[in-house]
Amino acid sequence: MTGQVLVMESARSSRRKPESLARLKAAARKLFVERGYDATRPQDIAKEAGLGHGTFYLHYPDKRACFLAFIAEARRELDDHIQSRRLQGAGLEQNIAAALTAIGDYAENHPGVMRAAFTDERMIDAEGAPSRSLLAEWGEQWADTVRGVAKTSAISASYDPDIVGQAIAGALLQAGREAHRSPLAREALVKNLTAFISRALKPA
Amino acid sequence: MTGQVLVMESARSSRRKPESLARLKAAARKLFVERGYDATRPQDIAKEAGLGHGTFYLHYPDKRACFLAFIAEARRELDDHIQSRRLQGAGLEQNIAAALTAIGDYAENHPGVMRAAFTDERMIDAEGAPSRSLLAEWGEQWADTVRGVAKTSAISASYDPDIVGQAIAGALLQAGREAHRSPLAREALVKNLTAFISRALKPA
Amino acid sequence: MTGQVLVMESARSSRRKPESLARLKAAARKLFVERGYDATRPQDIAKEAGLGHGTFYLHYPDKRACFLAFIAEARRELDDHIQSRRLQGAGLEQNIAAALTAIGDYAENHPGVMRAAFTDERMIDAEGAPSRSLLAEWGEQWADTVRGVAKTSAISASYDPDIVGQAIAGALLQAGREAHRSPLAREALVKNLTAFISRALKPA
Amino acid sequence: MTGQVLVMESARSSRRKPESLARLKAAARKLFVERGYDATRPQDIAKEAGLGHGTFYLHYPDKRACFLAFIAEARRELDDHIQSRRLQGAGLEQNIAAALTAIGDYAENHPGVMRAAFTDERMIDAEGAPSRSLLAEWGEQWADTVRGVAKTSAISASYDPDIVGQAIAGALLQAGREAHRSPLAREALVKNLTAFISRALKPA
DNA sequence: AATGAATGAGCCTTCATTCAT
DNA sequence: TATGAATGAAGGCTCATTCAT
Repeated sequence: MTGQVLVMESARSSRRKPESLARLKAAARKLFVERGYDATRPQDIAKEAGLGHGTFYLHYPDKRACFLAFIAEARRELDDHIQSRRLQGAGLEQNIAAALTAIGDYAENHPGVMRAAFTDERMIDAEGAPSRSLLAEWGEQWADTVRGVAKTSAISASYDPDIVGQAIAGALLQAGREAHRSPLAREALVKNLTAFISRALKPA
Repeated sequence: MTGQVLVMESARSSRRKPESLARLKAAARKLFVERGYDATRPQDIAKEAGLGHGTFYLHYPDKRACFLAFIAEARRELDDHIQSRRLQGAGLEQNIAAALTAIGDYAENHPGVMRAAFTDERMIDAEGAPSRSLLAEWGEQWADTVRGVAKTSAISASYDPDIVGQAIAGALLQAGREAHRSPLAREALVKNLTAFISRALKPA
Repeated sequence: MTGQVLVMESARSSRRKPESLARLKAAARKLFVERGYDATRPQDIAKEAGLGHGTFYLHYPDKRACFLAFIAEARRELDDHIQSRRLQGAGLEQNIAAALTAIGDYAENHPGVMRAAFTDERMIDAEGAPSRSLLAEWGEQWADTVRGVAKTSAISASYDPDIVGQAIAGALLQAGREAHRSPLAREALVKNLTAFISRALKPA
Repeated sequence: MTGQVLVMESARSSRRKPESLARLKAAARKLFVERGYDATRPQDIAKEAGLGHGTFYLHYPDKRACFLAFIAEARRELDDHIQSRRLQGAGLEQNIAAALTAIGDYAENHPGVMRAAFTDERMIDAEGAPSRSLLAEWGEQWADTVRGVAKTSAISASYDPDIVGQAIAGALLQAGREAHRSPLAREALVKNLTAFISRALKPA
């Protein structure tokens, strides 16, 4: 054990502060996803990062701040992932298909992170940011999309984009969640939802 | 607080177990809704119920059991509420409208309880029931409804009812949630979603 | 369940106070022996006796008093048992054999009670009786026996009866304990100890 | 108390884990001996050691483990003490005298520790070691001694060494205990028991 | 910057005892 | 006499955070 410690020592001492933060971030993400907020102690995170407990407080003022940072990053990452697949200027159907595929990909490659990213903000705020739910944000984005398409009059004029946007976001997430659980083909998911939403929006 | 205690004095001196349980239930519901699971201590619940904290353990083996009971009851209640408004034999549109109205009513009259009823089951299981998410259950019910309507051929045959059912449940919940937040007219919500879903389902 | 309660009700209501005490005694003995002092709650005793918890305090001022009564009775019983086998006027060897047999019998028929009867009195006193250890009392009794035999000059005069009495008591108990554990023949135990002690005492 | 704290201040500020453990050990020993297991709280031990109660759990997983460690150390210490006084190759009489003296010394210098070392193992096991009673172990050692001496034919061949070994151990302990209580001369104790046991063993 | 021993507020739970019925 | 719901002091233990090194 002493040997092992010594070996790491040299490697560790060469690390600068940013490296420690990166390690803490990764460790926090891993543990928050695996065990949830309450079951994860700052000590655990530091240990997982190969650092002393005290170091945690050199980088985060407290546990909550660490969790908040994790959530924010997860949301950013998920969002980036989805945005990057968005086909600019494409039709609604293609947009839906792209979003669904992106969500599915992400969930598959980052198991557990989505659940965390959607964590009830009640745990978070407590005088922090108002912290809109990620799903609500998605809803707003879809509302914008709907508004955009509406201008081309490809959409029934009687819809309220805000309501419909939230409905689309909710439909995508929940259908995606359950599709992931059951061995439903991803393809079927995309096909069904694309049809569902585009028909719903088309003018009568 | 003293006043409250005095008022209850006569009730407490009767020492009826069922009444204590009822008061604990109400207190637990109030606090779990207001503060969430972790921030609510058995002591707080007992105090809120005007009882000593030992009494809590006369009725529940531990804190988790109390929370589970609360969740189960909240779900039952919400479900009853919605079922009771369901128009048997009515068309899809009426069903959607009825469900939305019921959800809205409930959320308005029992603020915070819905959030609790949808609590992430991760906190719950721990060897208990597999505990399907309530939303997923709703999705299944909508899947059944879709299947039922499909027989009358009022629905496009190409849909997978399971997928579509979940999508509908997700759409209703999320749209309902946000409508509740913003001062959107309930009426607009019902109108929009009814149109949205029924159009989505109609055969091409 | 109601039926069962009713059936017991009539049987129970015919009981008078003394009967309740007897039932509590028996229940206390059973549980103290099986679980020890700390792991036995007054509630458990009352339940085992088929009585309500409150009834316990009609018969004992508190838990400790109940335990003390149990210990006292166990000691009395054990002592009676041994005394009743004592051969009055018999020689030392016969006395030893009788005592050993009696101890062995008792331990076999009342498993666990001996351990309790020898319970460290530290748990007990706390301003109660000085409560001499039972073993020390036995030692004194053997001291008396030794003194008695000494008068007939069948014993080396150089012994201090108090010391030797305690030694005999200790030897008998410990040898008896271990003999009981291993499958050593009781007969061998009696034979060995009888020889051991009587030789030890005989004049040189 | 303030004074004590000041005195320790310098020692405490060094924050050396081993020292804290040593102080906890000493404190635990003191309190377990003085008050017994149940009346000693981890908090008390920590306070006695001049430490916060959290520190207790840095060194022991729980209260029981601390007690077990204490018992084990006390037994080891007592055993070492006695073994170190054992006269290798000496005759039986000298062995007995040495053992008695050692027990007496120890009991005098470590009041209360012997009682603890002989604590009923019922409190201990609970899935731990089978935890043979220390007295039974002593009995076995005396059985070995008896067997050894028997080879030189200085002992009656009709004895079962196991039985006789336990008897000797029991006799020594109980006689020692009571001698310690009453103001009997230690010398008398040694003289009496040495004579008692050696006569008992000599061939007829 | 990094460490990890130390801290103590605070949590969940138990149980001997009381008392209105 | 008997009951059992109610009580709250007390206990064991955890964990976010501090701070001397």
